[in-house]
Amino acid sequence: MARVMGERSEVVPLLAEVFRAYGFEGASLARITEGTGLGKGSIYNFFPGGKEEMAEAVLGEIDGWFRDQVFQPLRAVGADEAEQGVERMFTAVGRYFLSGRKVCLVGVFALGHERDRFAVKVQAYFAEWVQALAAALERGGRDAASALALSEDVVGGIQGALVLARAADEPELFMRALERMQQRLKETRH
Amino acid sequence: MARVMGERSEVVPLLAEVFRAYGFEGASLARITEGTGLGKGSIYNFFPGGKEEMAEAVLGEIDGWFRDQVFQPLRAVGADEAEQGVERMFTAVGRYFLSGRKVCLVGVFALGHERDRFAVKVQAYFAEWVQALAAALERGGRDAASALALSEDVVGGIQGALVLARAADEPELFMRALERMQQRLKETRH
DNA sequence: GTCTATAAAGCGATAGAC
DNA sequence: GTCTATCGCTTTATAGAC
Repeated sequence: MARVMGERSEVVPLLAEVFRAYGFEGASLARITEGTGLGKGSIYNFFPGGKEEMAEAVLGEIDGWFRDQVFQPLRAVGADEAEQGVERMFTAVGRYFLSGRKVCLVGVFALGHERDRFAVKVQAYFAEWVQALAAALERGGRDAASALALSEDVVGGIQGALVLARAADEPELFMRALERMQQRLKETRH
Repeated sequence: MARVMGERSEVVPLLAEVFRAYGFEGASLARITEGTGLGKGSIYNFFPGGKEEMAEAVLGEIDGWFRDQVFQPLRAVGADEAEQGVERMFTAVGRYFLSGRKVCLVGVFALGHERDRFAVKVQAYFAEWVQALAAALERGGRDAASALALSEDVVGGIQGALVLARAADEPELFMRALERMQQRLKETRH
């Protein structure tokens, strides 16, 4: 099973999948070594702080990806391109969650006992998402209050659709929900 | 710490809180004995099948409660009282989730590895909820397709709002989302 | 940087006294 | 029906060889 990862950063996405599949407490070191293909020794060489440091690294990478691909683009959008900026968010989100086949690790942590341990990162992720989307909606001509309300509906709707899609084992349910949310935003413009 | 529970049914709600707080894998027998006030021996006297049987019992009780308090009332509603039947659902749901301070155990299980183990019950819970609400919406004058779409939006919206409320540690976020969903149903009638 | 061996603690579950 | 004691296994984490 000898392997050479070279970079700690190469391990993080593999760790993410293990935490996503089993949660923090369910992600045993046996499952982690299986999912990463690395022995315990190698894992602890990269993450001396153990599972806690691994989860922090995973949350950090997720946050970084969303900041680059979703939050920043939403915030940077001009008044004339607000609409298409929001559309790009839906495209990126649909792709990220593999059209409903992949759940949101931050959402999983938010619901469970993990929330207390990783409170800062969990809270920041959703707060940033809601704020960035609200900013884009406001840029598109909505008043602050309804932009915030709509933004919470959409971010919450995405999380809930992931729950339903996974419960039903029917990923298409997620994509249909995404499309309805886009449609609803179009209908309620101005 | 001597106690007399008398009834197995008295233990189930206490077990529910432990599973809700820690998930299935996180709910260790130490936490279970602490949460129920019963020793391991007593617990295994009630649930010879161990944790799996405990979780089944909890899911069964949750399903029973929702069937009695939410699903059946929604399905039994007449054409003239469809609107107020849906309103009663929102009231019951707000009360059940303690205004956003309590998460949905079935939702937690749906997102995690628990989904595989309890697939039938998890799937049935959400499917029944969506169908019952869609039936009431249809009774209220909507066509089948839009009733189903709205129903998925609402049930998903409730689950997502629970995620966001817990992530932000702000239960009021959940109640505000509930009110907006009710408002939206009113606005889109006929 | 990788592995195996090992330690100490916690795990689910069982047995048996009361 | 309740408890304590205990079993065997898995857990996280460390030590040390290569």
